Amino acid sequence: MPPRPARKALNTYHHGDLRDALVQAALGEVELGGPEAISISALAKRLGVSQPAPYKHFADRESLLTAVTAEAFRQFNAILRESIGKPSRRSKLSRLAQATLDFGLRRNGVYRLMFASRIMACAPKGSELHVAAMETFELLLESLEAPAVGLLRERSALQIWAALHGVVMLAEQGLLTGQLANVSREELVEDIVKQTKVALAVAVKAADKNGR
Amino acid sequence: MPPRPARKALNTYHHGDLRDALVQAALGEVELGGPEAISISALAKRLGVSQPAPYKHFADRESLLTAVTAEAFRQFNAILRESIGKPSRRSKLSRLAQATLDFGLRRNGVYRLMFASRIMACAPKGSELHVAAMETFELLLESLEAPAVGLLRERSALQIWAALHGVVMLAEQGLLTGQLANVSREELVEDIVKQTKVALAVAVKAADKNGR
DNA sequence: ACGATAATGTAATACGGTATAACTTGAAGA
DNA sequence: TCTTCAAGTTATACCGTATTACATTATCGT
Repeated sequence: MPPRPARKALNTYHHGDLRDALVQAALGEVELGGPEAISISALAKRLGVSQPAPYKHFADRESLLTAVTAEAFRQFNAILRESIGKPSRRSKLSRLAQATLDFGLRRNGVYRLMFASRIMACAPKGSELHVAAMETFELLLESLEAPAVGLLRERSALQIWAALHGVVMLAEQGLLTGQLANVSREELVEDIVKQTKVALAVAVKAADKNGR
Repeated sequence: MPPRPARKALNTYHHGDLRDALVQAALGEVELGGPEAISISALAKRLGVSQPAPYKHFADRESLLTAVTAEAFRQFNAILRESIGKPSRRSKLSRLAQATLDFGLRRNGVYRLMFASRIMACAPKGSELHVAAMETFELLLESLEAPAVGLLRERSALQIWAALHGVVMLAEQGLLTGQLANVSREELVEDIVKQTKVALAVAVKAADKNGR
């Protein structure tokens, strides 16, 4: 295999850019089988390198998963940014919520890696991963076109965020049964959005009154 | 081949009751290290049996995890039942919500097994596991001391349920930063409960008007 | 009571994935 | 050029899963 042109950037020797190729390939695996599906040796075989080669770029499996998760967050952020960017008759918040639901169900393996594995819990505060995750929250705040500021705004964001995750998880696990099975997930999410907006408006009004 | 139905008397063969002992020991492991921490061979060693012994009771690791998850749901249900049973000045819903938060943070490994692994997604509808999980939802419905019935009731339950899960996940993953870090989790959960109650009351009123 | 039988456990082993050590290759710079 | 070091290779140790074949003991039919 002829060595590709070396880039000024790091890590472009024999394979070309094994590090990045590993992350991308791993994302593909996770998409299908969830976080457990990532296997160093399987990835190495798939990329045509020897089994220990990946260890030149990642200390261990955990380390690879962390990088993959960070990349997943960046992709997710791009999707969210686009969803709240394009003009629509719906509110930014509603679009972001629907995009999250869509991502959570369609790319559920990746979603689980991001929000339901212990990877995140281990990420130190300034890390690549933590930064990417915080940016997601920033996007949510941005989409909350509400008069509220500061803590009130953050609390509202948290609530809608939490509720969204919950719907994705419950839907994926088949716990939407009974009469709920007949309601579309989009509708459920729209409920959540509406409820959050109403509650926020009420809270803002109350805060205003108290404020003066 | 199929997991033996319980005998009349206590199972006291060679080990005593290896099947149950495995489930209990596994729960302990999960509590510390999450679902990934379960290792058949480690459990066997810990219980003083040979490594392949567990395979007499569970076809594979997956099968053990499923049984452990079901047991976790039963324990969780018992906790919830107690929390909404005991008299208190707080509402049943509020108590159930706080109990859920407490469980989710204190026994986070078990919590992740129950709500964030792919185990649940694989559980067929009539299975031991699915039944136990549905019972959890029933308890939630019961705690929703609201006038609503049918779909409206279920939708409200879903929303508070989802929001609760979300708070647990976000808290565990260190995403409660900024000003939110200064708000107690109990307070955040109380917000959610309040918001749900208000929204439900509004919806019921609207439904009543439309109904007549 | 007793022997058949199935449930339960053990020993031996194959297999696959993680990780490390020691060696090879080739690009870059003194 | 030749030294160096990042990146990749082969070989190997180790651990966990799972299966097969064999041993043991409780339970049940007669």
